[in-house]
Amino acid sequence: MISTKRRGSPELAPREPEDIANWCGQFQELCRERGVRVTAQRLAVYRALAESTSHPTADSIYEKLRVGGFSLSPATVYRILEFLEQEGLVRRVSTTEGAGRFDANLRRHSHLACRVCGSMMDYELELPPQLRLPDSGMDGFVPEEFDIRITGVCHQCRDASPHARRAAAT
Amino acid sequence: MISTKRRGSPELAPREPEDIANWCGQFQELCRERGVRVTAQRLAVYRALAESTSHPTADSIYEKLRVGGFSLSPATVYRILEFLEQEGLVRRVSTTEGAGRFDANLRRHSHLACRVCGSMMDYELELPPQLRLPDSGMDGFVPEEFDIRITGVCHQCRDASPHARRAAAT
DNA sequence: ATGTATGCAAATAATTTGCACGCCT
DNA sequence: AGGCGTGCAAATTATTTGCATACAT
Repeated sequence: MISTKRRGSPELAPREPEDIANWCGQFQELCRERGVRVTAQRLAVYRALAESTSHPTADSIYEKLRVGGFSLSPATVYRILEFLEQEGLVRRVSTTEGAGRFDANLRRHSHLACRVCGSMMDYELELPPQLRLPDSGMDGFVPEEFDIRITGVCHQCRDASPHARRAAAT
Repeated sequence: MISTKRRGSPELAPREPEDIANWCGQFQELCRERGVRVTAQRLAVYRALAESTSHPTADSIYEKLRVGGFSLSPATVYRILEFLEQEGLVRRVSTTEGAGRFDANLRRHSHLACRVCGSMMDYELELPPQLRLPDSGMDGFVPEEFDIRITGVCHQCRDASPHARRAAAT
């Protein structure tokens, strides 16, 4: 659904302006290389996503653009996000919620997901270089990517009501 | 939606009968302790989930029970899964797809998700004990759990069409 | 000019909810 | 009797699709 309730993403964290500019440039270049059209909508959706570090849903991107005075259709947002994903310019992040969330940050990183407010932030976890996936138990599965999702309680929610039990995540 | 198409979970991998029995026993015990009712539906849904290692959706649990001759309502399956999750007897696993998927395995483990057929299997990845989450960059976030999701191509799909590029997952 | 992208509205999928009824304690 | 759990159907939410039109190359 588009544009009713709001969940997660309490403050829409911004991205470094430098990165945004670079990424948008790369986006346009890559589209030209591949012979796909750079439309105003595509650029707007890509930029809206690149500007945020809060892993927005299709809906919140739509709202953000709409509030910003850019007129486009909800369906277009979905189509463009799917397009961007297929082009490898954007990634769909894993969630336990209903709505799909996206990320323009292609660098490998982990995610901190607040179970109270639903917000999600990037986290740079450097894994020990010697860490490898043992083949045993993989049963012929060919790994390509991985994504570490850390669940807990964010700063704001912890202050609001300190129900956080520190635990598990070794 | 309930009971139309089918995605993922090509073969419904079984769980060790021993575990299933233990878990169902613990489930009933825990319900009694907490004074919540052990209904036929709750036990059936819990057992159906515990029997599977394929991280089924609400829909596929509903279908499985229905085909097995157990009559219950789709809404009940959703309600029971939510109940089980709140009781900490079941976990919702993170996905990039539309439908929510569940897991009765509470032991810490990772997941291998096939991007072709959508199937998902458990994977025991033992992390080096010295691995810790650095506080820097956490910004006050209190971690509780984590979940590693490894995307790639499963055995069956790789055999069917070998488009698998071995990569990334260090 | 040509085909691809967009907009709109309807279709579909996934899940939740209101309300009445039934069953356990 | 009292209350919680369930079933059914309708409501909501999330996403996709068909078709006519608009626009980038």
